[in-house]
Amino acid sequence: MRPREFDHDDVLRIAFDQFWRKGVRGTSLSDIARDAGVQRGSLYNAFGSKEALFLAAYERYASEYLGSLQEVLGSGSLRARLTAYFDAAIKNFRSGSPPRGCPTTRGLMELGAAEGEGLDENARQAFADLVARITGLLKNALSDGVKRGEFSGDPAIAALHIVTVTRGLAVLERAFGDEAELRKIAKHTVDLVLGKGR
Amino acid sequence: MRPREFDHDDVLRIAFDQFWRKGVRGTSLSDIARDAGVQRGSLYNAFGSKEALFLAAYERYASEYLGSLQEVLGSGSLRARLTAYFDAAIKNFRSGSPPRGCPTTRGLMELGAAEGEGLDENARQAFADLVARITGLLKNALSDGVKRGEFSGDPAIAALHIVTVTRGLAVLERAFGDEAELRKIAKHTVDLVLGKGR
DNA sequence: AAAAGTATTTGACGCGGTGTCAAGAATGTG
DNA sequence: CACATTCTTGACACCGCGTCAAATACTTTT
Repeated sequence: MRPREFDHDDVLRIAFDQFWRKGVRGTSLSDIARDAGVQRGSLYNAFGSKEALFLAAYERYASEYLGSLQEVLGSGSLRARLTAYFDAAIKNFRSGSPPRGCPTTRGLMELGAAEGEGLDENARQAFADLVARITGLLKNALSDGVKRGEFSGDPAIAALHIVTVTRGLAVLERAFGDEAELRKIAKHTVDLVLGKGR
Repeated sequence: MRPREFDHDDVLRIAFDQFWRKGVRGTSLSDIARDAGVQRGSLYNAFGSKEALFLAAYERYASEYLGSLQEVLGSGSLRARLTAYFDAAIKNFRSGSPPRGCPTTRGLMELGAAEGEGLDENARQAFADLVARITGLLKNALSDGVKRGEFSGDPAIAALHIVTVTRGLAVLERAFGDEAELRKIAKHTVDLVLGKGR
């Protein structure tokens, strides 16, 4: 059989960068094809559809991002872990120029915009899955904190609260683009969760 | 001059409903024209562009929504106000069937997807403006709370925190669609802000 | 080594969405 | 009654998505 003339992973990286910068709907396969030096039809042949290509590219990103969060949430005092977590998240939102925002949050809010297929549902699950995994990591860190006496409270609801604030930060980033304010809110949240002043 | 054959406000309402349900990009002017019993060209004549139509429709929604929040945040104990605020927000996200999510949050995350014009910037400002006004209402309520001894802390940062959580709830709504969980997070946030347990 | 088989590439097509334009239609005004 | 003004209507160019058949390049079989 005829060999492929492009690298599968290169295309995924290039595609995700475009999706990240311009949104899924805002990115055309022509854009990706041009950037990757590939014919548009070849992308359909290799991936099947725009959504399938996005999903493959997103999975790549998700596992990488989750890995980096796992690292920062895995060692140090609870306060240090949570601070590093928010730092990593904000850094992620503010990466690129102009900043690209949070791919997961942006993807989630783009759902239901596509009315046709059930592909939407696959994407929703992929996004929800990453959010759930991040919540799990936070819960683990908080549970460790309970054991060490750094935190008293329900790790499950606290993790949910933190992940909610994180999504909110991703939204505020789009609205105001003020990184200092994002950090202020993040610090306040850590203080609140850890019970500063008690 | 020839009189217009449709009602300006009717079209705005119909258009916003579509934008809300399917997103700005996911809604075509043909859809709106069909629904409103108007020719597509007439919409361009009356509003100029899809973005301008959206902005006009959004302003309508924004002032209405802001008014309802102003009401619930204006009377009662601080706890009652914040609880009612979250109730109103969640009810808003979950309105329609299927639920349509938060228009502001969805709109914000759709930005930058349109790469062409500076219209994006107008929309961003409209969204950011509503978020800022809501933050102002929250700050007022919290300041009242300080006066009455119901709250001790910085109203500004607390308001920012609450508005961030609210945006986060809008995102989680898309991810999980679990209203009970949203309410749980909202209640936890109120408890945290008001210093339950202290 | 030649032929058959297989997967990829390429270019053309249909469909639908955006935005523009000129021509037609309906009113107010002199 | 004619005129100007505004709205409406339908046609057009352009672009994005997804599909298809034909051409191409490599592997396997004989």
